Formats: sequence, C-alpha cells, structure tokens
Amino acid sequence: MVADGLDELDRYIIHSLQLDARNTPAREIAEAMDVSPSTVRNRIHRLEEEGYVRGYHLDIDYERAGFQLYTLIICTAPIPDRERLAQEAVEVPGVVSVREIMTGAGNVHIVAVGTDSDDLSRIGQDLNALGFEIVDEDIVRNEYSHPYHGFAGDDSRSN
Amino acid sequence: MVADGLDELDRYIIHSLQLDARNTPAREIAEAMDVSPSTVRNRIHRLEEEGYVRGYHLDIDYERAGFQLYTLIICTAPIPDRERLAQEAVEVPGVVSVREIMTGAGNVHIVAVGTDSDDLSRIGQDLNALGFEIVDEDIVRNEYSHPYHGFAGDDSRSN
DNA sequence: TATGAAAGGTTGAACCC
DNA sequence: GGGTTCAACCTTTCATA
Repeated sequence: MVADGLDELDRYIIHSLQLDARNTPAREIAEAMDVSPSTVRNRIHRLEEEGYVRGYHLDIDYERAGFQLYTLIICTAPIPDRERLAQEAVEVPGVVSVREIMTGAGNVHIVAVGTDSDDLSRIGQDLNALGFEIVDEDIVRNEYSHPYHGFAGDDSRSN
Repeated sequence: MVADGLDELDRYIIHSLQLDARNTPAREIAEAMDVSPSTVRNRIHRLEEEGYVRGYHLDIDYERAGFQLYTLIICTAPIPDRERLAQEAVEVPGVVSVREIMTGAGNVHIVAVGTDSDDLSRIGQDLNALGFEIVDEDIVRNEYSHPYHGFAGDDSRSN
C-alpha cells in the first residue's frame, strides 16, 4: 500500500502544497477535487496534527544570499546514540539539515551554512563536543528538490 | 558582510518564513519590524523574483506517510556533466532531492522515495541511464531540518 | 515605501449525512 | 465522524501617490 491512512484527497493536498505551500488556497485544491474548501482546510489541519506534515519551509538559495560556505559534514555516531545526537546536531547554530543514514561509517549527514571558515570550524567543534566523529567534509555546490510524484493521485489531474 | 544585497528586513522576512511559510501573514512581519504590510509583500516578491527564495515546500514525514523506502543514493558524475546530470536526476520520478558535492567520488547525493524495492531498482536504472555511476545506497532513517539562524536579525549566532 | 478600496481567503459555529 | 454552509473577519492585490 502506498500511504497509510491517507486517501486520494490527502495525497492531492500534499502534492499541491509541495508545489507551493504559501500560495495555494484551499479553494483551488477543493475545486480540483470537487469538495468544499472547508473540507480541504480540515484535512490540512489533520495532516499537521497527525504529523504527516511537519511544517512549511522556504527553499532558499544560500549561495545567492551570500553564504558561500554551504557544507556537507559526514559524521559517524554510535548507533545507540544516533537518533539523539542527530536531534541535538540540528540545534547547533548554522546546521540546517541532518539525515540519519541506516548503516555504515558516515551514518549522519549534516549540512551547515557558514559565513567563513571560522564559523565552520566552530560548527565542527560543536559536533565533536556532542560526540560525533567527523569523517569527511565537502562544499555543497548546489541543491535541488522536487515534489514527490507519488502524492499526485492517479495522475489524471496532476498538472 | 553576511548577506549580499539583503538588509535586516529581508533577513527577518526570510527567518519568519523559514519558521512557517504558510501561516505567517505579512502583517505579522510588518508589525515586528515596524513597516507597512505592503512593504513586506513587496520585499517578498523581490526575494522571489531575484531568486533568493526558490519556493515554499512542505516538510513531510515520509515514513509516517507510509513510504518506508526513503533512500540515499550516492553517485559519481563526471565533473563537466555534473550540474546538467543533477538537474536531470531531480526529474526522475521518485527523486526528491539532489545535492551536488564539490569534490571526490560520490559527488552527487540523491534522495529518492520508493514504495517497494522494484521502484528503487527502476530509479537506479534511470540514474544509470542518465550517466551516473552508483557508488552506494542506504536507507535514510530520519531527516530533520532547521531554519538558518543567521537570518534572524542581527544577533548573529543565538538562534 | 505607504495608503485605501475592492477582491479574495480563512475561521468558527451551526447544520446535515 | 466527517462533510457542508454562511457570515464575520482577516489578508492580499492593485492603483495611486
């Protein structure tokens, strides 16, 4: 099964908001799915409350904004501590994303934005202090994201 | 200087929208910064037009939504083709994120969401067909993101 | 960058299936 | 429980200065 507890309307809502979370009125989704706008708003609230939707974030071009040090820091954390450390890492100033990888050395991928190399050294030290071992560090040249196609219903109405 | 061409109002707008891009009215930002709501709206449009803000996306808990195969595919692309291939990769159905890494083997990190292992094999084949060499593949156990603190007004590192 | 009127979106309560 | 309706309220748009 594709999506637990989510019906076609939920999937279409997620799809629409993935494309533009700020400028997509409920009415627009409602018309496409032939329900009332309130139904769409009720569903959005349910998706938020039940944790399917964790938030609405900006996609920022950090490079254009003048932060040339957009860095991937590959770390190793002991498996029993990995989840807790990952949650602590995301609170380190400058860290914008943390991925916990299932296996292997380099099981936590952290992306940090820095203004200069001192800033990145400080981030590295903070991560070390938390208990990470840093195994590699590289500049991220670019990042692209794309809405997941699988939420777009049966495709008969995907844009 | 922290951010080229961005003043304190722009940074505060970015910060606010990073926290909640869907439910933050311009009026709220305007009051905090003591300008009119239309000034805030004009600035938001400028940030979009000039490419600082690339979009507004949902932060979805793919695991809760029933997609247990949230996978990091580490690939190598020849440097001259890297950018073009990265842009093509993001269009492969199931791919949700692509990071171009500056150096080394594994210079493109792709995250894909799959419903089953056939789906992921198909994605791997598609990436191969584009010209990527796949060097590693791992399940992403969890992913967290956090607004960049540096946009939050002038106290540069206390988020 | 600000203002103000018109257009359009959201909210919450009452109602129906 | 989930969907709908409607009126009051809030937000944005657009023209204007």
